[in-house]
Amino acid sequence: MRMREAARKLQVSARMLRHYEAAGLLRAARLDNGYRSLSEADVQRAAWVRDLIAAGFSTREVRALAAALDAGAGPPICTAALRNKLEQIDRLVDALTNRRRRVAERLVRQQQAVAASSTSDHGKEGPGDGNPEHSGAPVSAPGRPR
DNA sequence: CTTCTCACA
DNA sequence: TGTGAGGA
Repeated sequence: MRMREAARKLQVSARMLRHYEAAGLLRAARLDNGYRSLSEADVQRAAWVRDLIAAGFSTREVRALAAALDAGAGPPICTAALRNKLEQIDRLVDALTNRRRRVAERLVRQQQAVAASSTSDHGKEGPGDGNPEHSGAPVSAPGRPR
């Protein structure tokens, strides 16, 4: 099959399949006209790649894992890689949790400082303030430049 | 329809 | 990591 059908089967853009191949994660035969021809095995391989990347593996990691697998390594290699990634994610979650806590603490102190200055002689509290305190509320970041 | 490259978020 | 433009 050609790119369009394979992409449809995989629920991925044909663009991504070319991307994967350019990254050395996939290998597809070519027709006489230069078009790619993907076998069912190619599609399954692509699905495997897609899932690993969705799970947070980098192209390097997938490439290395695929190479090891092609070199005759068994499923234990995949198991080890998965366990490894799991621990990596755990460490990441830890780091982010710490970040979140630090930001939350900073916010509390800042608001305490604001409250203290407003109760002293400078009572210039403009109408435009309003500072609702949410502890665990997800705070969006609207300040992205365009 | 497919291919590729360049640029960008 | 993933996409859009633009040309062949």
